[in-house]
Amino acid sequence: METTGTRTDTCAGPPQPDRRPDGQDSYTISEVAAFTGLTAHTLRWYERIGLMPHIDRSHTGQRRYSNRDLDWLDLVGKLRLTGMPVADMVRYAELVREGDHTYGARYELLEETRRDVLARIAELQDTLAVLDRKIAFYGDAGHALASERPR
Amino acid sequence: METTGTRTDTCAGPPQPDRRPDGQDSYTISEVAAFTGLTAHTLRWYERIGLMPHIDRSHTGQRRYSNRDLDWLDLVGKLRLTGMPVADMVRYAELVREGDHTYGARYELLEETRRDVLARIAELQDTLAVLDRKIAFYGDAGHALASERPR
DNA sequence: TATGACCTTGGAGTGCACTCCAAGCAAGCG
DNA sequence: CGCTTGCTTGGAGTGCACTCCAAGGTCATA
Repeated sequence: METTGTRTDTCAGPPQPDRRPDGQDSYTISEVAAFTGLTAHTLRWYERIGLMPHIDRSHTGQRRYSNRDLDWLDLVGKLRLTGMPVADMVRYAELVREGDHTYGARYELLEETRRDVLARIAELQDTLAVLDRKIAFYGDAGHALASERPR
Repeated sequence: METTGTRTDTCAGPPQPDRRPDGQDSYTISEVAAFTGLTAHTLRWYERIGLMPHIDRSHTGQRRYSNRDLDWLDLVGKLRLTGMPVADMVRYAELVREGDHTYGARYELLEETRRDVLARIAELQDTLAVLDRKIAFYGDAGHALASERPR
């Protein structure tokens, strides 16, 4: 239903070192779901919203994911847990699809994301400090005199 | 409209060192919104769902937040950006309201949260490594040979 | 005292990221 | 052949965390 688009080969950015299970380069949607922890629903949804490249199909129209698709999903998974909105990831995917002239924009986006991640790590370390202080209080002195806000 | 509930005094857990702006211990909802970055809508919503203690009211029924309420909101803010669901924070608030016999449960909850935070920091550092590799690629070699997945 | 900014309420609406559904096709097996 | 399992689609539904609205009361200031 869709002729396979332009295939700029070699693997994504830094050549992902770990090739996925078994030999072939062709996985069903449920295999991919098992590998990634996403549901098949979510994988199809990612495709609909433009977060995925055009996925190969079998002669009967079923999706056949490649190792490179899995690499992409790896990246998406990583970006997802930085809190990056799906819309931004779609934007990045679009830049990749648009070709080499978007290198600058992609670099920018990655740099910005990097800054976000650093900031989030700092926030979490801050929170960790607060938790540690609270936990220390509950551990000893707290039992006698600590009090919190509710009621 | 609400007689002020039991007031276990002294400040929350570890005595928060920084007293908030100006002298008094009484802030309007919009002042609190300004301090915390939350909207007044959100502050009222937090109250409705049981995430806040019973807030003092002026003689005409307007909310008057205390420094201790601000301390609580500080904690809530920190927990919020660990990704803790609001429902869990409500649970914690309930434990505090229920009194001293919930110390164990509170301690548990904080410990678990601490573990989550550590895990999330680790994930983010992992993601950071991926981003750094990708950025390095875009910085130099990438310009010639990198390729991603979409299309 | 009147104007405008601020506060109150219950309930409805929004945006995000899924998550599921119904109807239907295709492949493998006893 | 019939059955089960797995895949397909568009579209509708869900849960979370807000976010806003309408209608009305309050407060400071010119």
